[in-house]
Amino acid sequence: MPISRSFTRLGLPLEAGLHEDGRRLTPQRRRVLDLFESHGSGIHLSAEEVHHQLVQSNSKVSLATIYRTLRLLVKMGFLHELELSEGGHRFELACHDQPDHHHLVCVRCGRTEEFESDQILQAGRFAAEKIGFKLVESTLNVRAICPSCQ
Amino acid sequence: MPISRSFTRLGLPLEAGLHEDGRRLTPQRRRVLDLFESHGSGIHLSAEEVHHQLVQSNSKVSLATIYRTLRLLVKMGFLHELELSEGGHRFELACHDQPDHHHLVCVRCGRTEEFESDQILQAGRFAAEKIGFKLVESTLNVRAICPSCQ
DNA sequence: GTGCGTGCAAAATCTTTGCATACGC
DNA sequence: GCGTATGCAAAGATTTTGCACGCAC
Repeated sequence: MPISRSFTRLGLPLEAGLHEDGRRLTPQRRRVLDLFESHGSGIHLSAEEVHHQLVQSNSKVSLATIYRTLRLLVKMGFLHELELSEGGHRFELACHDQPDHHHLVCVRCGRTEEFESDQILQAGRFAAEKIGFKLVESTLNVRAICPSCQ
Repeated sequence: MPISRSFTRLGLPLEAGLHEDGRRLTPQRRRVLDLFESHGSGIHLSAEEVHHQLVQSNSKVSLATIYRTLRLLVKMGFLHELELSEGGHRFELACHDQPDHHHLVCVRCGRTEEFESDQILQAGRFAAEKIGFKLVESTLNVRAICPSCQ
Protein backbone atom coordinates (compact mmCIF):
# COMPACT_ATOMS: atom_id res chain seq x y z
CA MET A 1 0.00 0.00 0.00
CA PRO A 2 1.68 3.16 -1.20
CA ILE A 3 2.08 6.07 1.10
CA SER A 4 0.32 9.20 -0.11
CA ARG A 5 2.77 11.83 -1.19
CA SER A 6 0.30 14.61 -1.64
CA PHE A 7 1.13 16.27 1.66
CA THR A 8 4.86 15.97 1.26
CA ARG A 9 4.80 17.51 -2.19
CA LEU A 10 5.40 20.97 -0.81
CA GLY A 11 7.23 19.74 2.26
CA LEU A 12 10.54 19.18 0.60
CA PRO A 13 10.75 22.51 -1.20
CA LEU A 14 10.16 24.27 2.09
CA GLU A 15 12.95 22.41 3.87
CA ALA A 16 15.30 22.66 0.90
CA GLY A 17 14.56 26.32 0.35
CA LEU A 18 15.24 27.08 3.99
CA HIS A 19 18.50 25.13 4.08
CA GLU A 20 19.77 26.91 0.99
CA ASP A 21 19.88 30.08 3.04
CA GLY A 22 21.21 28.45 6.18
CA ARG A 23 17.76 28.59 7.73
CA ARG A 24 15.96 25.88 9.64
CA LEU A 25 12.76 23.95 9.31
CA THR A 26 11.09 24.43 12.66
CA PRO A 27 7.77 22.92 13.74
CA GLN A 28 6.32 26.43 13.84
CA ARG A 29 7.18 27.19 10.22
CA ARG A 30 5.93 23.78 9.16
CA ARG A 31 2.64 24.31 11.00
CA VAL A 32 1.98 27.70 9.45
CA LEU A 33 2.48 26.41 5.92
CA ASP A 34 0.53 23.23 6.74
CA LEU A 35 -2.40 25.35 7.83
CA PHE A 36 -2.53 27.13 4.49
CA GLU A 37 -2.09 23.87 2.59
CA SER A 38 -4.88 22.15 4.49
CA HIS A 39 -7.26 24.97 3.57
CA GLY A 40 -6.27 24.95 -0.07
CA SER A 41 -5.63 27.86 -2.34
CA GLY A 42 -8.85 29.82 -1.91
CA ILE A 43 -8.47 30.95 1.70
CA HIS A 44 -7.33 34.37 2.91
CA LEU A 45 -6.01 34.58 6.46
CA SER A 46 -4.70 37.41 8.60
CA ALA A 47 -1.81 36.95 11.01
CA GLU A 48 -4.24 36.98 13.90
CA GLU A 49 -6.39 34.30 12.29
CA VAL A 50 -3.44 32.05 11.58
CA HIS A 51 -2.42 32.39 15.21
CA HIS A 52 -5.91 31.69 16.47
CA GLN A 53 -6.35 28.59 14.33
CA LEU A 54 -3.00 27.16 15.35
CA VAL A 55 -3.69 27.75 19.04
CA GLN A 56 -7.09 26.08 18.62
CA SER A 57 -5.41 22.95 17.29
CA ASN A 58 -3.09 22.84 20.29
CA SER A 59 -0.06 24.08 18.37
CA LYS A 60 1.91 26.47 20.51
CA VAL A 61 3.12 29.34 18.33
CA SER A 62 3.51 32.93 19.40
CA LEU A 63 1.99 35.76 17.41
CA ALA A 64 5.42 37.32 16.90
CA THR A 65 6.60 34.14 15.25
CA ILE A 66 3.53 34.11 13.03
CA TYR A 67 4.43 37.57 11.76
CA ARG A 68 8.05 36.60 11.21
CA THR A 69 7.04 33.36 9.50
CA LEU A 70 4.46 34.95 7.23
CA ARG A 71 6.99 37.49 6.01
CA LEU A 72 9.50 34.70 5.43
CA LEU A 73 7.06 32.49 3.53
CA VAL A 74 6.07 35.43 1.33
CA LYS A 75 9.71 36.18 0.57
CA MET A 76 10.27 32.52 -0.26
CA GLY A 77 7.26 32.52 -2.55
CA PHE A 78 5.09 30.04 -0.64
CA LEU A 79 2.50 32.65 0.24
CA HIS A 80 1.11 35.74 -1.38
CA GLU A 81 0.29 38.88 0.50
CA LEU A 82 -3.13 40.12 -0.55
CA GLU A 83 -4.04 43.71 -1.21
CA LEU A 84 -7.76 43.71 -0.64
CA SER A 85 -8.05 45.85 2.47
CA GLU A 86 -10.23 43.21 4.10
CA GLY A 87 -9.04 44.87 7.30
CA GLY A 88 -5.38 44.22 7.90
CA HIS A 89 -3.08 42.30 5.62
CA ARG A 90 -4.08 38.86 4.54
CA PHE A 91 -2.21 35.95 3.06
CA GLU A 92 -3.01 33.05 0.78
CA LEU A 93 -1.20 29.97 -0.44
CA ALA A 94 0.75 30.67 -3.61
CA CYS A 95 -0.53 28.08 -6.02
CA HIS A 96 1.74 27.72 -8.99
CA ASP A 97 -1.00 26.12 -11.07
CA GLN A 98 -2.65 29.52 -11.26
CA PRO A 99 0.04 32.13 -10.79
CA ASP A 100 -1.98 35.22 -11.66
CA HIS A 101 -5.47 34.91 -10.33
CA HIS A 102 -7.89 37.65 -9.51
CA HIS A 103 -10.34 38.52 -6.77
CA LEU A 104 -13.98 39.45 -6.86
CA VAL A 105 -15.05 41.03 -3.58
CA CYS A 106 -18.62 41.87 -2.69
CA VAL A 107 -18.55 45.42 -1.34
CA ARG A 108 -21.52 44.74 0.91
CA CYS A 109 -20.93 41.35 2.54
CA GLY A 110 -17.24 40.78 1.84
CA ARG A 111 -17.78 37.46 0.05
CA THR A 112 -14.75 36.73 -2.09
CA GLU A 113 -14.41 34.66 -5.23
CA GLU A 114 -11.38 33.97 -7.36
CA PHE A 115 -10.99 33.68 -11.07
CA GLU A 116 -8.38 33.57 -13.77
CA SER A 117 -8.11 35.36 -17.07
CA ASP A 118 -5.45 35.11 -19.70
CA GLN A 119 -6.88 38.22 -21.29
CA ILE A 120 -6.11 40.24 -18.17
CA LEU A 121 -2.64 38.78 -17.88
CA GLN A 122 -1.91 39.74 -21.47
CA ALA A 123 -3.36 43.22 -21.06
CA GLY A 124 -1.21 43.78 -17.98
CA ARG A 125 1.88 42.51 -19.71
CA PHE A 126 1.18 44.71 -22.71
CA ALA A 127 0.75 47.82 -20.58
CA ALA A 128 3.94 47.04 -18.67
CA GLU A 129 6.05 46.48 -21.73
CA LYS A 130 4.75 49.57 -23.43
CA ILE A 131 6.69 51.68 -20.93
CA GLY A 132 9.60 49.31 -20.53
CA PHE A 133 8.52 47.46 -17.37
CA LYS A 134 9.00 43.70 -16.99
CA LEU A 135 5.90 42.08 -15.56
CA VAL A 136 6.34 40.08 -12.37
CA GLU A 137 2.74 39.34 -11.49
CA SER A 138 -0.62 40.99 -11.65
CA THR A 139 -3.89 40.76 -9.80
CA LEU A 140 -7.19 42.36 -10.62
CA ASN A 141 -9.31 43.38 -7.68
CA VAL A 142 -12.92 43.62 -8.73
CA ARG A 143 -15.27 45.31 -6.33
CA ALA A 144 -18.78 44.16 -7.05
CA ILE A 145 -22.12 43.22 -5.52
CA CYS A 146 -22.92 39.55 -5.12
CA PRO A 147 -26.27 38.00 -6.05
CA SER A 148 -27.65 37.80 -2.51
CA CYS A 149 -26.78 41.44 -1.76
CA GLN A 150 -28.33 42.88 -4.91
CA MET B 1 -10.01 89.44 -17.47
CA PRO B 2 -12.06 86.36 -16.57
CA ILE B 3 -11.58 84.61 -13.30
CA SER B 4 -10.37 81.04 -13.68
CA ARG B 5 -12.96 78.52 -12.68
CA SER B 6 -10.71 75.49 -12.82
CA PHE B 7 -10.28 75.29 -9.07
CA THR B 8 -13.94 75.74 -8.29
CA ARG B 9 -14.98 72.98 -10.62
CA LEU B 10 -14.85 70.42 -7.87
CA GLY B 11 -15.48 72.93 -5.12
CA LEU B 12 -19.20 73.06 -5.47
CA PRO B 13 -19.86 69.34 -5.53
CA LEU B 14 -18.00 69.04 -2.24
CA GLU B 15 -20.03 71.72 -0.52
CA ALA B 16 -23.30 70.54 -2.03
CA GLY B 17 -22.59 66.90 -1.26
CA LEU B 18 -21.84 67.74 2.35
CA HIS B 19 -24.93 69.88 2.79
CA GLU B 20 -27.13 67.13 1.41
CA ASP B 21 -26.29 65.08 4.47
CA GLY B 22 -26.45 67.96 6.92
CA ARG B 23 -22.67 68.11 7.02
CA ARG B 24 -20.46 71.16 6.89
CA LEU B 25 -17.75 72.49 4.65
CA THR B 26 -14.93 73.23 7.05
CA PRO B 27 -11.56 74.71 6.14
CA GLN B 28 -9.96 71.41 7.13
CA ARG B 29 -12.05 69.36 4.71
CA ARG B 30 -11.51 71.92 1.97
CA ARG B 31 -7.75 71.83 2.53
CA VAL B 32 -7.48 68.07 2.38
CA LEU B 33 -9.34 67.89 -0.91
CA ASP B 34 -7.43 70.92 -2.23
CA LEU B 35 -4.18 69.15 -1.52
CA PHE B 36 -5.18 66.17 -3.64
CA GLU B 37 -6.52 68.43 -6.39
CA SER B 38 -3.35 70.48 -6.51
CA HIS B 39 -1.29 67.33 -6.99
CA GLY B 40 -3.56 65.98 -9.70
CA SER B 41 -4.80 62.45 -10.17
CA GLY B 42 -1.53 60.56 -10.18
CA ILE B 43 -0.48 61.03 -6.58
CA HIS B 44 -0.85 58.50 -3.76
CA LEU B 45 -0.74 59.84 -0.21
CA SER B 46 -0.99 58.25 3.20
CA ALA B 47 -2.83 59.93 6.06
CA GLU B 48 0.49 60.79 7.65
CA GLU B 49 1.74 62.41 4.42
CA VAL B 50 -1.41 64.46 3.97
CA HIS B 51 -0.99 65.70 7.51
CA HIS B 52 2.68 66.49 7.03
CA GLN B 53 2.09 68.42 3.82
CA LEU B 54 -0.72 70.46 5.31
CA VAL B 55 1.32 71.33 8.38
CA GLN B 56 4.22 72.34 6.13
CA SER B 57 1.98 74.81 4.35
CA ASN B 58 0.93 76.35 7.65
CA SER B 59 -2.53 74.78 7.66
CA LYS B 60 -3.42 73.63 11.13
CA VAL B 61 -5.16 70.26 10.91
CA SER B 62 -4.90 67.47 13.41
CA LEU B 63 -4.06 63.95 12.35
CA ALA B 64 -7.32 62.65 13.79
CA THR B 65 -9.22 65.01 11.53
CA ILE B 66 -7.19 63.83 8.54
CA TYR B 67 -8.27 60.27 9.22
CA ARG B 68 -11.89 61.29 9.67
CA THR B 69 -11.80 63.45 6.55
CA LEU B 70 -10.15 60.83 4.36
CA ARG B 71 -12.78 58.27 5.30
CA LEU B 72 -15.50 60.83 4.58
CA LEU B 73 -14.07 61.82 1.20
CA VAL B 74 -13.78 58.17 0.21
CA LYS B 75 -17.39 57.54 1.21
CA MET B 76 -18.45 60.59 -0.79
CA GLY B 77 -16.50 59.37 -3.80
CA PHE B 78 -13.95 62.19 -3.99
CA LEU B 79 -11.04 59.91 -3.14
CA HIS B 80 -10.17 56.31 -3.73
CA GLU B 81 -8.50 54.13 -1.18
CA LEU B 82 -5.65 52.25 -2.80
CA GLU B 83 -4.78 48.63 -2.24
CA LEU B 84 -1.14 48.56 -3.16
CA SER B 85 0.46 47.85 0.21
CA GLU B 86 2.89 50.72 -0.28
CA GLY B 87 3.11 50.58 3.49
CA GLY B 88 -0.10 51.67 5.12
CA HIS B 89 -3.25 52.73 3.30
CA ARG B 90 -2.96 55.36 0.62
CA PHE B 91 -5.42 57.59 -1.13
CA GLU B 92 -5.72 59.22 -4.52
CA LEU B 93 -8.04 61.72 -6.13
CA ALA B 94 -10.98 59.99 -7.78
CA CYS B 95 -10.85 61.22 -11.34
CA HIS B 96 -14.10 60.58 -13.14
CA ASP B 97 -12.44 60.93 -16.52
CA GLN B 98 -10.78 57.57 -15.92
CA PRO B 99 -12.92 55.64 -13.48
CA ASP B 100 -11.15 52.30 -13.67
CA HIS B 101 -7.46 52.83 -13.98
CA HIS B 102 -4.69 50.47 -13.06
CA HIS B 103 -1.34 50.61 -11.33
CA LEU B 104 2.08 49.41 -12.37
CA VAL B 105 4.41 49.27 -9.39
CA CYS B 106 8.11 48.57 -9.61
CA VAL B 107 8.84 45.93 -6.98
CA ARG B 108 12.37 47.22 -6.49
CA CYS B 109 12.15 51.02 -6.33
CA GLY B 110 8.42 51.57 -5.79
CA ARG B 111 8.00 53.77 -8.86
CA THR B 112 4.33 53.81 -9.81
CA GLU B 113 2.68 54.39 -13.16
CA GLU B 114 -0.96 54.40 -14.08
CA PHE B 115 -2.72 53.15 -17.14
CA GLU B 116 -6.16 52.34 -18.47
CA SER B 117 -7.49 49.38 -20.38
CA ASP B 118 -10.94 48.73 -21.70
CA GLN B 119 -9.94 45.15 -22.25
CA ILE B 120 -9.33 44.65 -18.52
CA LEU B 121 -12.55 46.40 -17.61
CA GLN B 122 -14.47 44.09 -19.93
CA ALA B 123 -12.70 40.97 -18.68
CA GLY B 124 -13.49 41.95 -15.08
CA ARG B 125 -17.11 42.62 -15.91
CA PHE B 126 -17.37 39.33 -17.75
CA ALA B 127 -15.91 37.36 -14.85
CA ALA B 128 -18.23 39.12 -12.40
CA GLU B 129 -21.38 38.52 -14.40
CA LYS B 130 -20.53 34.89 -14.98
CA ILE B 131 -21.21 34.20 -11.30
CA GLY B 132 -23.97 36.75 -10.88
CA PHE B 133 -21.95 39.66 -9.44
CA LYS B 134 -22.59 43.25 -10.51
CA LEU B 135 -19.33 45.08 -11.15
CA VAL B 136 -18.72 48.26 -9.19
CA GLU B 137 -15.14 49.00 -10.09
CA SER B 138 -11.94 47.17 -10.77
CA THR B 139 -8.25 47.86 -10.55
CA LEU B 140 -5.38 45.79 -11.78
CA ASN B 141 -2.24 45.91 -9.69
CA VAL B 142 0.74 44.96 -11.80
CA ARG B 143 3.95 44.23 -9.96
CA ALA B 144 6.85 44.67 -12.34
CA ILE B 145 10.42 45.87 -12.69
CA CYS B 146 10.99 49.28 -14.19
CA PRO B 147 13.63 50.01 -16.84
CA SER B 148 16.20 51.55 -14.50
CA CYS B 149 15.98 48.65 -12.03
CA GLN B 150 16.36 45.90 -14.61
C1' DG C 1 28.56 23.08 20.02
C1' DT C 2 27.13 26.92 16.96
C1' DG C 3 24.05 30.13 15.83
C1' DC C 4 19.36 30.58 14.03
C1' DG C 5 14.55 30.73 15.82
C1' DT C 6 11.34 31.24 19.48
C1' DG C 7 8.65 33.22 23.23
C1' DC C 8 7.79 36.93 25.94
C1' DA C 9 7.13 41.55 26.85
C1' DA C 10 7.97 46.08 25.56
C1' DA C 11 8.05 49.34 21.92
C1' DA C 12 6.77 51.33 17.69
C1' DT C 13 3.14 52.18 14.21
C1' DC C 14 -1.08 53.15 12.62
C1' DT C 15 -5.90 54.28 13.46
C1' DT C 16 -9.98 55.24 16.21
C1' DT C 17 -12.55 57.34 19.97
C1' DG C 18 -14.33 60.30 24.07
C1' DC C 19 -15.02 64.62 25.41
C1' DA C 20 -14.92 69.62 25.90
C1' DT C 21 -14.62 73.43 22.89
C1' DA C 22 -15.16 75.91 18.39
C1' DC C 23 -17.64 77.22 14.57
C1' DG C 24 -20.52 76.42 10.09
C1' DC C 25 -25.06 76.85 9.21
C1' DG D 1 -28.39 79.00 19.01
C1' DC D 2 -28.22 74.19 17.39
C1' DG D 3 -25.66 70.49 16.34
C1' DT D 4 -21.74 69.02 13.66
C1' DA D 5 -16.54 69.12 13.46
C1' DT D 6 -12.30 69.82 15.60
C1' DG D 7 -8.26 69.22 18.67
C1' DC D 8 -6.23 66.85 22.13
C1' DA D 9 -5.02 63.00 24.52
C1' DA D 10 -5.94 58.44 25.56
C1' DA D 11 -7.19 53.99 24.01
C1' DG D 12 -7.15 50.30 20.57
C1' DA D 13 -5.37 47.65 16.92
C1' DT D 14 -1.67 45.92 14.43
C1' DT D 15 3.12 44.88 13.67
C1' DT D 16 8.03 44.97 15.01
C1' DT D 17 11.97 44.37 18.06
C1' DG D 18 15.37 43.17 22.03
C1' DC D 19 16.92 39.67 24.61
C1' DA D 20 17.66 35.28 26.97
C1' DC D 21 16.80 30.59 26.20
C1' DG D 22 15.95 26.42 23.27
C1' DC D 23 16.61 23.56 19.60
C1' DA D 24 17.69 22.34 14.46
C1' DC D 25 21.61 21.32 12.26
